[in-house]
Amino acid sequence: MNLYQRIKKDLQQGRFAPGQVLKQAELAELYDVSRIPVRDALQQLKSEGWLTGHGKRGVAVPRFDPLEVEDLYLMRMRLEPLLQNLAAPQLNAETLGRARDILDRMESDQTLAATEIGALNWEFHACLYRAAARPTLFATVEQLHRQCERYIGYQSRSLDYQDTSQREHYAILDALQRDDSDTAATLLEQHIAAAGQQLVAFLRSGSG
Amino acid sequence: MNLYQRIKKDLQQGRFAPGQVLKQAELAELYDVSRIPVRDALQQLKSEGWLTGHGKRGVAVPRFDPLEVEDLYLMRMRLEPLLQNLAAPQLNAETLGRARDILDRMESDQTLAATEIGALNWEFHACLYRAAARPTLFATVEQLHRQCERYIGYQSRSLDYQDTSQREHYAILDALQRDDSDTAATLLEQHIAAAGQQLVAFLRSGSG
DNA sequence: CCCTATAAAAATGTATACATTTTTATAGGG
DNA sequence: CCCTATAAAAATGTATACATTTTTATAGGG
Repeated sequence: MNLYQRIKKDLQQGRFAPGQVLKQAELAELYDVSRIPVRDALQQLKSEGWLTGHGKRGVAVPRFDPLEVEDLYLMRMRLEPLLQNLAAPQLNAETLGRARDILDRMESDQTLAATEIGALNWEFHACLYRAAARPTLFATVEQLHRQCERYIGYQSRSLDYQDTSQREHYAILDALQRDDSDTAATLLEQHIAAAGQQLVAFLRSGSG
Repeated sequence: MNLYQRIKKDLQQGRFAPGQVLKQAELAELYDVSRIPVRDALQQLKSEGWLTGHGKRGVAVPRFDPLEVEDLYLMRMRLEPLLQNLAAPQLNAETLGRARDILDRMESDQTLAATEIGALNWEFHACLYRAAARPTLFATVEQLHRQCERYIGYQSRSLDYQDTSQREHYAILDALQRDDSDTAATLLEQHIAAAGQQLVAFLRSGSG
């Protein structure tokens, strides 16, 4: 595991308090490396929203921001159905099979941690999106997803939501399998909207 | 001008051939700095599409890619009208005035270089978008714009296109000024679509 | 001749030391 | 007491030197 991944994991697990300012030297000592790799990792983490740059005043752990979540999900609502539609004509039995395998695994394995559920969730959608063979569009969608990542711990807390989400996943996949990409796109848009609303409501209700 | 800006300017001006592989040591010598700031600049340039990472094999100057342009403009068509609509209710006389000033400057000054026209063009739209006070959405739109930047040299070659583009800008601003944000959004979508088509057609016609 | 295995070379990655910039603390005037 | 000016301290930025990884060249077997 490289430094970027180690710091990100610790941010995910709440090792650093929101609002806390992190110094390069602190992190270097904490992770037992020099400041050079710390700087590289920080730049990447900033570009993914895990840290915010105070310019030349070091970096800070950002607070949870409902407006940021709203924006991220609004964008995903616009871009992901587009990408899925571009992928739809290219989907073959193998890809659809792999997507279904992922859903089945999420369904059957009750021991999955929140981050693992999040990872499989994305892998399901990404598996379909990749079939579009549109690297630029995919890269932006992936980046938006990465920016959402720091919130997903909260999302998957609600088991109730997980059930709904899974049913939506199967409905999307079924629609794609019967070549009904319009329905699949609509379902996907609603799926993203629901996830966003659930998350924003949770954050606004205090726990942010 | 910092290293990032210097390298970017040289990439814009075609100092490095598409496909060419750049070594850290080469660039360090060329710009008379050590490899440390080169590494920082490269990471940023990669994230904006000015360079592509061969993983651990150094970076390469990307070739012009019509599919990339298509994706970028498709995304902008989806996101920018959304952002402009969020901004519309917040627009006041001062902001609208500043936007009009920018257009007038583009109109009157015939000595502007291609990159300067590109910069003003963005400044016009950004000036309106900022009124929405949606930093996350704005940041993504800005990033998409930055990724388009390496193509704009080609766009503004056609003077014919510049005229059309300017008329569209005024039409959008007029619609916003009379509180007709729906029309403004539609015009903006068409404006982006036209720019994208013009650019893709140009690239496919050989000169990429 | 082609293919794999090994050695040499080149490139990237990182630690340490120093330079520069930014922030904080201190002193003095009003 | 507050405010600005200066000095000290702390932080970031960068050069050099070394470590590690990756790529290329070379040798030998089939």
